[in-house]
Amino acid sequence: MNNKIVTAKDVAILAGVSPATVSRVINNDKRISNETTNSVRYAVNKLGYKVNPLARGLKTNQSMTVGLIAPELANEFYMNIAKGVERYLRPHGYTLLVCNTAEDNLIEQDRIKHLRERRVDGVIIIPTTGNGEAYKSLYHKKIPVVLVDRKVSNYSGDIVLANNLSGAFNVVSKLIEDGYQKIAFIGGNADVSTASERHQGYLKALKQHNIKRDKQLEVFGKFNVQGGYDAMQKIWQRNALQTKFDAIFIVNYFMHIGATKFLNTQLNMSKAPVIASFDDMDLSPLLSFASYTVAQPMLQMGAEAAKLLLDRINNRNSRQNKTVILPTEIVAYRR
Amino acid sequence: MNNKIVTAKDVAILAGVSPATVSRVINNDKRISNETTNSVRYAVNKLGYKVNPLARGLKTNQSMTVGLIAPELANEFYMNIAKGVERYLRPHGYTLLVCNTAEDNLIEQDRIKHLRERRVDGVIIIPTTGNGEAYKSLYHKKIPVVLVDRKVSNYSGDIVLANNLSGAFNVVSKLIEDGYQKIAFIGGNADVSTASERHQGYLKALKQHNIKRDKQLEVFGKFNVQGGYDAMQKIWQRNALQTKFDAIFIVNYFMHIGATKFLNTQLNMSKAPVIASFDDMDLSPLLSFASYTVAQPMLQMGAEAAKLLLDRINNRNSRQNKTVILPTEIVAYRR
DNA sequence: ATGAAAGCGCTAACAG
DNA sequence: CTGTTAGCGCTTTCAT
Repeated sequence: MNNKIVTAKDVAILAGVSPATVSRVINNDKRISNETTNSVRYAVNKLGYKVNPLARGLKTNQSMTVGLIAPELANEFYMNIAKGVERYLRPHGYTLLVCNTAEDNLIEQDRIKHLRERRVDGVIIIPTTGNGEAYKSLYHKKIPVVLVDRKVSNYSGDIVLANNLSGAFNVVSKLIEDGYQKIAFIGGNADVSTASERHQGYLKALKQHNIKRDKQLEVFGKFNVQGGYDAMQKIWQRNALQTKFDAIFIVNYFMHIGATKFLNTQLNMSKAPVIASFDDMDLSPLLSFASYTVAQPMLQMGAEAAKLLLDRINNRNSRQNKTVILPTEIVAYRR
Repeated sequence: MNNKIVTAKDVAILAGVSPATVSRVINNDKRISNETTNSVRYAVNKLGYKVNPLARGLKTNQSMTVGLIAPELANEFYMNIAKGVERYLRPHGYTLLVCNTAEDNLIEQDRIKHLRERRVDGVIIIPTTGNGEAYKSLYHKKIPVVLVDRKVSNYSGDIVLANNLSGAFNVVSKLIEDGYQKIAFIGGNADVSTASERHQGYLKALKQHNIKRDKQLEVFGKFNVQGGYDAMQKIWQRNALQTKFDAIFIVNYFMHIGATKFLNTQLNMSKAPVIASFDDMDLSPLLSFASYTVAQPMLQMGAEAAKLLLDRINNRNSRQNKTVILPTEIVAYRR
């Protein structure tokens, strides 16, 4: 078998046409006769010709790549979003470049720069922190951007979110309807939009059901496993013997895991509290005290973001910025 | 601010040199005078010039991209490997293109083709299934390949593995030393090298400790959560009242989860069995019956694969194929 | 409907 | 040490 790289020129020679015509056939130019189209197609197959995307990109100023910036690769939640992105992009011919920010602002900055220099056609960002300034360099280069999952300040472009407020409201309401009156709250940094919206949902549910807010029952921590562990411990110590609460709403999966880890260390629990949390993962049913979870449409969030991005890339949408808010769903676990 | 794309030519004009010299400075050509180097550097900064990787790639036949093919994006284990890959590659200037095969052979084939056409400089594959034939098209195009995690038949190139045999042997031995004599086994398809090696480790440990193998206690299922659930159920039914085993070794994390899910449905357990399994994840400590896990060095596996790949890309190593086998570690959980 | 020619931005001989 | 030239493989006017 021949190992040399086949170019449009080679195809042209075999088909007895010019390279320009080969290009036209490849790109489905309408005004090429059936006859030549066929002979070019034949030559393309015979030679196994593939367009060189670097040459094409150089000429057309399109790399047919899209960058995805995620706070963490080894994270089920983000990677489900990534999966949704990939699944939508692929059939459109785009390839995904993934970057890990390790939840670090500076690294996020660096990765944006990197993708810009790589000439990606667009970027999907799962923001690491709270400031949209960082994304302006992309706008400036006319590289479309879509955010997913979190809002950030100083950003007004396209964005895809889950309905955090109503998700939290609904699940806390469920707890209340089930008879729980003393519901603790484990939340995250208020700078993170998802954390603060879920907190608001919690408060709204209490209010609507005429339950007085008790700040002793609210703790805020880091958005990860350790944060959940620490927060749970804090509540536990504050409300000795856990007589002051009978249920807990936790703002995300990882904190839920951490909280469960802590509770598992308390062998002398008189009566175990019930837990509701955001995110419904494969493992949620194994979390000992889980009663309800709020399922976010992770794949759909990714796909929707990819769709908005391609619309921008192809100027297919209005100048107007779009915000897509996707509904959540409550999943019940028997206790 | 100027929005036009800055080229080497622009820099050359500002610095009063030729584009070739600009290129030389960018690429650290040794024989350029300090004087011109400085003025070029100055112009580069002033103009904010960045090399266009498409043009460079077209010229040099290097895209500075590496493809990663994984059976599943939303999978903690694979994504930890991916993270290791990314972490190693990035400082070397390479960008990672990720592809999801959805555990499907045909999709894997397609992705390989896609990456080949994208002119990636190399490919790291976490194999979906068992046949290395699929990777030969890459060899044929002189695109280096490194496998991670699993062996496949008909493949003899570079590969990075965990020591599955010794990991399984060690952890099963631990169980035996702890006094367990009737150890069940939940495994996977023997086509998958990791599954079969871990099975062998299990058998070897039994043998070494003079425990007779009982095939009634061995079940093989799919390598995922559902597979673990089904397998556990099957063992449970076969060995009614679970008098016939007091411990279980499970070949991976996901099956461990599934098995735990099943056991959680059995409220009438007289005495809970103890479980040891491969993979130590964030959630492992929450799996109710976990006693030991075998931790694989996931990040290191990824990094090592990336290293082998770059060595190949730069012809830095011998013609000889390399197999790297990384040790595992046993993690104990108190019951 | 098709070909000729130019050029995207870069690097690599080849000169000097 | 540096400039000139050519060309990577493709698309795209401009002709015809």
